[in-house]
Amino acid sequence: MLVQTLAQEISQLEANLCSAFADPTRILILYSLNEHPRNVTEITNDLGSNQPTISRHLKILRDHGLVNTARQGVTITYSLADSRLIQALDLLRSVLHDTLTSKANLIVEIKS
Amino acid sequence: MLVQTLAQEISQLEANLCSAFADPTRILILYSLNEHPRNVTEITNDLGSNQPTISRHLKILRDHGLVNTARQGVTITYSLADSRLIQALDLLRSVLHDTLTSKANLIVEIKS
DNA sequence: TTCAAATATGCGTGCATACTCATTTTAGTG
DNA sequence: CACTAAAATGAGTATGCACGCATATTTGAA
Repeated sequence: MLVQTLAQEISQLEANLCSAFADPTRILILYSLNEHPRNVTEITNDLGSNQPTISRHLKILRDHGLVNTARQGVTITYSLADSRLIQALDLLRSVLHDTLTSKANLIVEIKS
Repeated sequence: MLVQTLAQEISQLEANLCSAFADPTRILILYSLNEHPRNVTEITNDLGSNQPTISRHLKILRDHGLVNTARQGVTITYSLADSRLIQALDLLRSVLHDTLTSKANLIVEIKS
């Protein structure tokens, strides 16, 4: 049926978007850009990684429309495309926090 | 430095969590469970997939703590562990919507 | 046009994951 | 215990992704 196929396509797009988040370096980049826009060299130094790696991750974020670019001469400044991305990441982070907390409490209960 | 390492560990956990979302079948499962809890057979029929595939995806969701299980005799009912997961997915879906809309408008502009 | 800095990309390798098919485990029932 | 339905897992295969290294492209300036 059409609706079924539509739902599948939407979830496919959504999964694609999520796969852009499925890398710790890219998450750090997004949080870094949430503070303020940065160029590639600044991001590289900020994360302590090497330039080609950062450039590739930026390309992935760009292809997914998660970041915007602005060229100034020879440097390219990247910025966060949408603050809701950080909202979503913060939501997941809070879920993560609660999960870890409850696990920690379980350990305490088992020991007592 | 310690803070740097801590941020990296958190983003690693967050990326792990996001990789659980990076599959269209798992997203469909989560939205399906958001309606109401279901057992494996029901999910399989609902998504029109085959049982081993669904079972594997459920294991991944389980390992990430995104779903809870309750055994009733021979069937196991799965339920959504935290509604914030759907909140986060809905946020991403709205970002996706806006991205596609602006792309569509670009096409209109180019044609005129 | 030659050089230098900033950014992007080609290539090879290793690792993780998803799928299909068959089989196994688990739990309830006669 | 034998049988059946539900759910999970093992094996093999294919695909995609991330990284490191080297190199290419782009832009501005001398």
